[in-house]
Amino acid sequence: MSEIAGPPDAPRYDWRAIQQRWLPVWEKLDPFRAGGFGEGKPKKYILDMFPYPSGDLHIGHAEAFAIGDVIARYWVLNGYDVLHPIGWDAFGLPAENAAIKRDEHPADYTYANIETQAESFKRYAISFDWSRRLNTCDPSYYHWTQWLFLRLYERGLAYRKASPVNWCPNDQTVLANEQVVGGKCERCGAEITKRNLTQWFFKITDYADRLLADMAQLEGSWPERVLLMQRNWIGRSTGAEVEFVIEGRPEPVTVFTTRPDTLYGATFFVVAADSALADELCAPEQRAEFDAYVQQVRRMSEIERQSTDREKTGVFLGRHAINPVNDERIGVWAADYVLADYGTGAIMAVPAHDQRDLDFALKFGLPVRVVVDTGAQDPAVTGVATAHDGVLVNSDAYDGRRADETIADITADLAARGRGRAAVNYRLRDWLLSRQRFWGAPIPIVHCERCGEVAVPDDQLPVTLPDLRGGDLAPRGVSPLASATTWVRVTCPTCGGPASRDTDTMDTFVDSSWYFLRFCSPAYTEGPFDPATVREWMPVDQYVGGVEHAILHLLYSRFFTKVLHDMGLVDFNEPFTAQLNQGQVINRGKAMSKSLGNGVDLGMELDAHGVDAVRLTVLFAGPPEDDVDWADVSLTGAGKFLARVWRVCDDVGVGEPASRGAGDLAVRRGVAHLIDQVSGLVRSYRFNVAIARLMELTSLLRKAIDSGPGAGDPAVRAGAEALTVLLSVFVPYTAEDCWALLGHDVEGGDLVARSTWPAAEPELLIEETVTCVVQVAGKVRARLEVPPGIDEDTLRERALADEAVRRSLGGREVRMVIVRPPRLVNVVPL
RNA sequence: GGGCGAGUGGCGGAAUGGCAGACGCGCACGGUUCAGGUCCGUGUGUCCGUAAGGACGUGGGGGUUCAAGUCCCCCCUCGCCCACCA
Repeated sequence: MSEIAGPPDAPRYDWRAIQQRWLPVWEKLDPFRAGGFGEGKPKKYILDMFPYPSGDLHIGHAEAFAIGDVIARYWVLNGYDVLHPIGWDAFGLPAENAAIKRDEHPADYTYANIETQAESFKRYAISFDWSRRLNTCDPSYYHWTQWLFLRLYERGLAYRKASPVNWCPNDQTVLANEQVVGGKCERCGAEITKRNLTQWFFKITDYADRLLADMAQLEGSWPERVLLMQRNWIGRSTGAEVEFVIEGRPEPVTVFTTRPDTLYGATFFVVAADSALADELCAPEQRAEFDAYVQQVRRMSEIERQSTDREKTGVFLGRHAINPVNDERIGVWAADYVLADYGTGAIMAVPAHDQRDLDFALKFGLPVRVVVDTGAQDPAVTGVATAHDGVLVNSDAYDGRRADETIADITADLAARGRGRAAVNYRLRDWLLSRQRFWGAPIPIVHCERCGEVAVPDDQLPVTLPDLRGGDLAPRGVSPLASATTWVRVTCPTCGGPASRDTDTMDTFVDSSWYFLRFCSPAYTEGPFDPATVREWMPVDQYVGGVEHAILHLLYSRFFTKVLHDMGLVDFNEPFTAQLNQGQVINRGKAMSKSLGNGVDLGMELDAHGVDAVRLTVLFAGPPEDDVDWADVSLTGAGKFLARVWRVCDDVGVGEPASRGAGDLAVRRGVAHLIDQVSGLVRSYRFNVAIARLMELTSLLRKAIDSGPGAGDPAVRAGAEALTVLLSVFVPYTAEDCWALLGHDVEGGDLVARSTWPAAEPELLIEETVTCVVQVAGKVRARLEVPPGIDEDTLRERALADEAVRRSLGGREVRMVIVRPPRLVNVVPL
């Protein structure tokens, strides 16, 4: 006890010195090479979503990569051959915008940031295999992005079509549906408008069913909400396609409906105002009104268009359709509440049973006919459409039947008459992948006057970017590549005649849809990846990243994987076996942002508190999925704990290697229990609780040293060794230094990072006695120390004999006794 | 408007239906120290009580159960996702 304060020159925990000491040693020993540490080990592929190189790492990276690092290090210590790679998602708009501003090449900005981030990752002690770095903007990478594009093109999965697309007037580019958030550009926040342009698409809709069905194998290992978001995004609905004859048009027009049972209630017909069909169907006398309406719709931004409480607008087209079930003539209207790119762009309107149709009918004085009697009041009067189950009325032969039970029969009747069929529709649209931007992979297609679209032959890949910089890249409505005239002009690979390159580049989500495969063999030159290494490592065992990619990136990667599967290039059909979404790091309840001025600088935190304190803080703050509020955490608290651990190891110091089965029994038992718990907690990613247990282990050892068997006890040494290894997954610097304090030759290669995860001695996990709680009427009134194997009758007797229990019963008769040996007895009085 | 999830001390958070609040932060007190910090120790849900002890307690209300933070129903609040998808 007298040594607690220690002499004034006692060694102190100095994280700065520790970081300086071990970082170079790790760099030299390069301890995380996948495949580099013995043959025949089982394999694990742990992948963090790769970063975008804008500036240095921020505090969000600190949390995400700390989580991935714990998992990777855990498997290394458990004898696995672990692939834990790092690369950069290096194409994209910010680099291009920076290049315009600074009058330089986007590559300058990009590669400088990549180096900065790489250095930060090293300082942050992430256990990457540094030999596998890749950047999606390297020609050696986008060579194969282009190659994959061509394979999709060959299979008819990449195609060009004119369509109304999302246009960002600020970035002067088109965007995928997925990049439009609330009617605004996901990147710059500008309001999106629609433009009719010829664009490249991937036919992801061909895979809608499989993308949906294969989620069954992800159940339980992907976050439920991510699966749900994907399901909703794919948006499968079942119903029927119904053909409506339009007077004066030879071909009927097909509509999709989920409610064929309400066909008798269709009182008008609506086509999307901005569709070619509307233009075609418009009668001459309505032309002027229609054109004015379309103009008005086109001018509207997505924001206005999507506002929910907007009044319905539309225009009568002067034509009529024939309802196939009752040959009724119904008016054909154009309206913007019908979407051109969902279903067939045309609907049958059943105002009595669809709120949108009812709003429209009431606005334009169109008839409302109830065909499902739900007992509710007339929708035409209440203004509330009834869509619930009920009995059909006004429906000829179907009258009196429950509506939902007639769906199949009505569909079958239509099919028998060649007027319809059962059908499935998806909310999912094809993936618009072309961008009118410079800093991306050029689309490897040549446009020839004679031959049309011609794929660039494989042996001419990669199609590298021309050397444009600064002002060359300023947005002007067409791709900057178009201004590189000598680059654009080529000879046609097929006929040798004059041709021009496609000047669009690919969405950066194309780059990131296959990078996890490239990591298996990043230097491979015969294809995008070496199939043999992919067989070894893929699929990814644990993917870690932000929930902001729950739809886009994950859906696209799943799609690419399925296409590659169909091409016979991979033998699995889901790329990520398990997925973990870390929470955000926020400050004072809000996401960090420049405008709020609540940003926290990671570099400054690392300088002030050290790498380990930051890592420990983000991991201890709560469950990995939860947000961490920087205002609620204590970096000094983390630092104090690390110093405490370090002093324990310093006190134990160098000594004989701990031998199993020696030393103080109580310490051995306590250590064994905590090893056992921490192992389970780390495996189930409950890092905050695991760290809490390690704090208990540290206190246990502190007490053992100060007032127990002392620092020299073999059980205390074994405990300190175990503590160090367990902690090393969370705080690698401190653990490495503790390992050295305990006498390991770290410089000589005996790294804690490559030691062995401790095992709890099973015999020590069996308790001598356990505490049994005795309740009277559900309230705890006594505790008994009992043998763990105590039988029910003995336990009941002992409980009923207990003085406190009898006092609490106060002479009342016992109605029943619930006995759950060895932990609980509940005595229930009358 | 639809869907999903969450509400536990002053705070972050623990708790296979079986001792609510582990662990930490903060705070208070004591020791160490010239002092501050560090470090060591003790205490810390609320209320009543000097104490022993007792009562209450996981957003609100009901239910199932010997036993509910945990399961079921209703309500309130907050968060996230989608949003005219026929």
